[in-house]
Amino acid sequence: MARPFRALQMPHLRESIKDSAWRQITESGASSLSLRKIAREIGITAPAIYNYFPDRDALVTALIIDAYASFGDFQHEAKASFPEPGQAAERLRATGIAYRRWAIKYPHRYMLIFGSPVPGYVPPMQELLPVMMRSLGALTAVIAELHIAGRLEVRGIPHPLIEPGHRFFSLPDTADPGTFAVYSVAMLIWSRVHGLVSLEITGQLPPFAEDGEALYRYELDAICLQFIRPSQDGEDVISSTRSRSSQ
Amino acid sequence: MARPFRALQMPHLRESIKDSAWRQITESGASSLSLRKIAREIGITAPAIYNYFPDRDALVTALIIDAYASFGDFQHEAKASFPEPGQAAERLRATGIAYRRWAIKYPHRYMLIFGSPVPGYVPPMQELLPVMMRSLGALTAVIAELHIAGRLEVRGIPHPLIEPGHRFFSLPDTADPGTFAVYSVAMLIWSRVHGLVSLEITGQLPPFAEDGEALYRYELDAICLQFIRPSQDGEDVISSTRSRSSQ
DNA sequence: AGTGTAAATATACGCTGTTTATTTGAAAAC
DNA sequence: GTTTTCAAATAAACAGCGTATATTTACACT
Repeated sequence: MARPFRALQMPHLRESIKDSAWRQITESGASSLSLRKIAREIGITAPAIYNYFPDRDALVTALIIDAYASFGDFQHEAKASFPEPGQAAERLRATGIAYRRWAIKYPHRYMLIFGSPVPGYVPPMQELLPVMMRSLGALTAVIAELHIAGRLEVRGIPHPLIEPGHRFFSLPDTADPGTFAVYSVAMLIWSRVHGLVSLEITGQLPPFAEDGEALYRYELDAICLQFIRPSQDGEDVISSTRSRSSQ
Repeated sequence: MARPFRALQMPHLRESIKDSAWRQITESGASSLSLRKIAREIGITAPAIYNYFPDRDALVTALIIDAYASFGDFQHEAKASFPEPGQAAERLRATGIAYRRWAIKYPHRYMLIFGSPVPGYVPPMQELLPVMMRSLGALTAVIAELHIAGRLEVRGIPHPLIEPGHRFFSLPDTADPGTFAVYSVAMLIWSRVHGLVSLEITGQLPPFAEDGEALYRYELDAICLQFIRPSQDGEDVISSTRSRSSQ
């Protein structure tokens, strides 16, 4: 037989392929992803996959895009959990907490996005930039809101090399040229949560530093203390479990 | 012919294998490392490699150990460049600068150590822990020296889950139980430099944040401001390009 | 000189991604 | 209601991979 009756075949074969790929990645990591194994699992032959993805890298890219969507939803939901204008600090913390929670919930998806666990795969940045920007846009938007409210500490922040018309992130419309510091702050915060989270979920934190949660909470506190100024209308920075020496 | 004359063969075949492996990794990344390609390059057959490494993972482990040695040397040299007891802050900065410099000089080695770019490879922690600890020991020792000098800001640092006899890092002998905060601070600082450096060398910093050097210098300054207290004998914290608001 | 061993080769197995040619169900056209 | 057309599947094959097995052979020791 060459082609089964359409009534008998799975109508959403493209989705089935991705589902099987995710199952493999969840079980044994992205490095062991195999087109033939996928085909075996869903009962087709390996070349049939090429009707839905031009090659293995295209499948991986599709998986990454889906993972970014899931991650981005998580981020934006966390941001939306504190919608009041005065709650920018809480929004920042919430997105930070959500960042680690998503990474721990889907460690392989996290590594698929932010690591490079697939053998010869090189991410097509042109294709991935939009979803990447949407995901990181939650964090950037929060920081931009802090900046607009005059609560972002921007002294000493290096200027990003960006021309005015060239904006990737979702950023409220302002003419303030100092706004570009927002990008740098976003990168700095992102690199900090990424550093701790990636070391934790890859098991690279030494045995005695098992309590990733405590380290992460401390790090979020430190980030807030570094970049958030107290609001001028009496609302204080969010409560912190530690204090800081005056410097 | 089955076995060439010893006079004709390369006497250091094990080293030749590793050299060829490094060449491949440097040229096309660790994911495309191939035993058969190595054998082809140095003019032997693929199974001959099994006389020197039980399998491909053992070769990768040997490469990682060598990379750790190079990285550790770099770290300890940077630390030794400010040998005076009062120069602990400079030592911290120097190790931080050296961290990024080594990573940029050998990006594939960095990813081989701190990423997971080889298909099915799972690092044998028991074997790698010593070299890993020696490398990170430079940073930890500097922080411990700061702590002993009373210049480490440890308020609010979460306690690591470690029993007293169980020490991995090279740490000066003190009975101070608060010393364990040193471990947490080391992990926090490590995760921050790792986060920024890994994003930079994998090209994941968005296009406008190309100036990784500026971001990194800012981050090092922030780290010093957060964890180093001014010395009590008049020596101030190292000069910084930015100031901080009182909080 | 003879023997044992270690290091290399030759061969083969099963796996991978991918390409080609071929078949065939289903829909469209007449 | 045929016939044509097309898309989706299969079958077969290729090159490359890590690795296991059996075999050859140069060297060292007795």
